Amino acid sequence: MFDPQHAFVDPLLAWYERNGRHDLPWREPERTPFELLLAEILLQRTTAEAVAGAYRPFAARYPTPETVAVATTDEIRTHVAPLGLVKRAAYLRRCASEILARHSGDVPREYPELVNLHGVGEYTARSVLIHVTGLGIAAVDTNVKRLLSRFFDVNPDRNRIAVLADALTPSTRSADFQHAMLDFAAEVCTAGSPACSSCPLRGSCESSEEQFTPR
DNA sequence: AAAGCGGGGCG
DNA sequence: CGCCCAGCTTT
Repeated sequence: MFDPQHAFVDPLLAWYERNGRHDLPWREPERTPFELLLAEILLQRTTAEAVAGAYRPFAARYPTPETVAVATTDEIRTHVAPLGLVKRAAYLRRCASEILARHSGDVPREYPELVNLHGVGEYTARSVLIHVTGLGIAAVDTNVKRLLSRFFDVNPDRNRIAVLADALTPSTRSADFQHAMLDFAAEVCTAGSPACSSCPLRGSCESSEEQFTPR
């Protein structure tokens, strides 16, 4: 009977402190909730590397809901186009308008109101809560789903993974833990050919072929 | 429940 | 060339 805290959470956080992507611009602590929400929408089905290259000018051009709402969709589209999923330009504009109309220009701090914003689904709403309010929950994206389903050898059912991820999350370090899962899955437990042979969680991973290797 | 969106990176 | 990426809206 193994302890997931000792086998997974602690070593993952240790890996993250040394190897995490601590330079991603939207992780800067002075980022506003709206700047964070912008990043989350740009990151949907888009590599962090790609967003990292476009984020600073984007956030500087659209620092508030007002600046997005008064911009034309075409102008926003020129910024989103290099990232793909260009419909997000319209999502962003409508989302900003909704924040102005419903929430006086402030990003809401409650899940039901967040998830009702255009372009904001369960993942994005949870991520905003984690970063803005420090709520001790997890947000399940493609990385978290892959990492947890492999390590714990469970069916990658979204709801199952969500329950597991929430249970694993350290209540006072949810943002660090979220970043740790994302970075680890993107750099070690990758989709195509994971680096199992050099994985620091190898010994406890239920998907590892070497877990029973003697000596 | 399934389709559609999308450019860019990588093997 | 095919697969994948901090998902979500629409049908």
